[in-house]
Amino acid sequence: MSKNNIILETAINIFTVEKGILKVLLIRKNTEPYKGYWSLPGNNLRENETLEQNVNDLLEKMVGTKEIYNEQDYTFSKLDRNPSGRVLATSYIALTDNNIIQINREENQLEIQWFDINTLPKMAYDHKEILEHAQELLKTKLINTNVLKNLFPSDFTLPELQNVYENIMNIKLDRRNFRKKFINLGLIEETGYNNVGGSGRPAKLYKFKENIKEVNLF
Amino acid sequence: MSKNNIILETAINIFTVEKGILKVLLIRKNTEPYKGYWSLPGNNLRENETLEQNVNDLLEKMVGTKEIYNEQDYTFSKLDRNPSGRVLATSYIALTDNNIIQINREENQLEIQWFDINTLPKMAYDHKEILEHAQELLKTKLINTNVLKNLFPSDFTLPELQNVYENIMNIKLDRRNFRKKFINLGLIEETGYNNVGGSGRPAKLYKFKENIKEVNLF
DNA sequence: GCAAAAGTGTTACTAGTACACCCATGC
DNA sequence: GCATGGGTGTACTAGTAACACTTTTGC
Repeated sequence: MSKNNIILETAINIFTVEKGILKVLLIRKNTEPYKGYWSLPGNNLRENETLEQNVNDLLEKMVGTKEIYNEQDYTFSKLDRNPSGRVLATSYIALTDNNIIQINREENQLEIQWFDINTLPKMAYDHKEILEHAQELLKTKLINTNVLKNLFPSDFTLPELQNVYENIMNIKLDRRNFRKKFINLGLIEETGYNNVGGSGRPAKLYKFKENIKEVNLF
Repeated sequence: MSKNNIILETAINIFTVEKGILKVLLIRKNTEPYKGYWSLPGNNLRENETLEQNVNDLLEKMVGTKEIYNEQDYTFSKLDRNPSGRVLATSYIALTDNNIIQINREENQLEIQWFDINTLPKMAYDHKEILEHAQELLKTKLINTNVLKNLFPSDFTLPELQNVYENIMNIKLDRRNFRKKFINLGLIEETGYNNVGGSGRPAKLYKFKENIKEVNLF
């Protein structure tokens, strides 16, 4: 089995929701190529690790825990996707409740930031394409399963939930029907508290029930 | 960028339907390791080709045309999946109407065969795992889209269609409801001919309509 | 004429959609 | 007291599920 010059790297799309806005975690590159551009977290695959290990280690380094829902998305192999050589990237999506993660900025000495997916900065390599692919997967997951719980903190309002849904799906939903459907699914429960701040009537706060498992909604 | 010993290969799950039975195309290995075992078609990725090119070229070599619906499934990276070294495999599913493909046995000088997915032979490497993963993807695709048309010849019966559905989904459906649903979807039309052979009343033959595009059913 | 498999219609139920008014808060 | 956004119920529609008998062919 001959040596070759093909490198494989990972690229993780870490998503969270903050105040009903879907966000993704990006790192600013401080070396060429694409110096100053923003990139998805990732690492070259080493010979003695699996993709899953690579991703879990990286997630731990980035956000302090391996306990993050993640899933493989796609392997990108365009010849010119990396000007430094032949590098393939296997992308993952990771979903996290923003409240529990602590971005380890000190150790990493990197500029790391959550971006609203509707206002993305200049992105390095083909990372915009990778991110768009990831959003499509997220859409599919949202339609078919209850992965949503991984994205939400323990206090959220139904309008926030609906807002995320509408954003990701790019559709407009009726408030009453959305409530009815979601509450009937039995995945969430009231915390007993209300939202504070903002104008208008305060919304009830909800949380996902404990121990609900990943299921197909259809 | 340093050299490394990681090899990437493809593994294609080519599916078809014959008389209402879902089948997969396998090749018997005539070299060690796993000599005599059956494997999924695949090739090492070369430095100057993309995964898509690799897969399309292989499909052309195997079945004489690149015009086959295919889609990437998953990249497998277990450390010991190949005893010859560190080899990752990116798997694809390909769906084909059995009637139009001509397995190029002469040129390939290989033992190639369609297997009913319910009666698989001993499989090399982790190819059984890869195939099972592919079947899951196929299931999802079948629920959500009309990819089914790529699997079916231009003459099939509704009971055959239902049979494939039931097999892949592992469920039992009511004949009348299945007919109603499928005919109402407007994807298929009668050819005007009847099935021949077999006992009992002959079934009407159907074909998928021309120019129906890949859509989400839900 | 009988065994085998295909074709057909109606009713009940369930899920989804459409839609308008009242309520709690901040200023 | 008014602007803002949140909460609620009902009627209609469409899709799904349950269910049994008749038809066409081969032997």
